[in-house]
Amino acid sequence: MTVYTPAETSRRSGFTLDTLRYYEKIGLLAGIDRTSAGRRAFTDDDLEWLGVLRCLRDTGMPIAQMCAYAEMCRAGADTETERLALLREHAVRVQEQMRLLDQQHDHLQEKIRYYERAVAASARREAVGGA
Amino acid sequence: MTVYTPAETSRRSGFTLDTLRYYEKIGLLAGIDRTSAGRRAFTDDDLEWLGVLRCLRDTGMPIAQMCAYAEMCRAGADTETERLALLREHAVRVQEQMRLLDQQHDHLQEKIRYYERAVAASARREAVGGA
DNA sequence: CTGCGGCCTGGAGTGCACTCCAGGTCAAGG
DNA sequence: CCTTGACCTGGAGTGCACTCCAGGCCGCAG
Repeated sequence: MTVYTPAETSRRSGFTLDTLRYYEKIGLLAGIDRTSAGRRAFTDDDLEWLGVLRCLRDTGMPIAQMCAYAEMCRAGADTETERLALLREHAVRVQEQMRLLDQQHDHLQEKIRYYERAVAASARREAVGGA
Repeated sequence: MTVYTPAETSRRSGFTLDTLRYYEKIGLLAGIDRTSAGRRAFTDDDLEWLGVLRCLRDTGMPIAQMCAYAEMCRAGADTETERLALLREHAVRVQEQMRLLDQQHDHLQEKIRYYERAVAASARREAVGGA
């Protein structure tokens, strides 16, 4: 039953405090407890959920879709099939993303090797012919 | 000396015509020829450069940095060392990006397996106990 | 000659995901 | 008692990368 301050939650989740507030406002983060002074008190469950949000966000899921997923989670166990479908579709997009990134990374490395050769060649010219 | 219409260039590069115009406006695309009627006439060299831009953009380089790179390319051969440095730094960021994506993709797959088990379990309950 | 489709320009508008701000509350330290 | 710092709220503002629009030009099919 540990609780975390907003600052600690920000540190642990990697979201800024402003982002946490924003996520709560749009319904990505529901039912966050308050202390008597009205401050947010995050639980381990909240932290875990933030981990899920981070995963989805880092893999490029749009906020609107994360909201849809969050709503399904709140709706109960009979949305599990739907949730599974959503995550599977997302996973496909992520794989496509990885493929593209890998491919373009190769292009980049090729370009880098080209410049390495070019720079080395001009250094040789400098050494032999003088500037 | 083949030339390409704007539409053909859009098709080949994967950038919309609007994006091509935008890139020219901000200096990412310089020295694009015009026909007598004032229309853009892209060359093979332009197409190749667009391939470079696509690589950089797909790997998440901000437009501002692409502009800096473009300017160096225009400035001549003595910026090659600088260009190499820029691309190397970018490649490091891309690798970090790939690592993170891979890791979060694993999390996602785990989540999917969790739901697969949950859905299968509830299907079994349905079959045995009735609805 | 007319209409149409593809293209032109400058500039305004859009969508996303935050990020910042003003004005205020509260608990603890000096 | 007073200040300080972390936090609160509602709402405005920001940055990025496009995307769209109005008004107009050109060359060709009908």
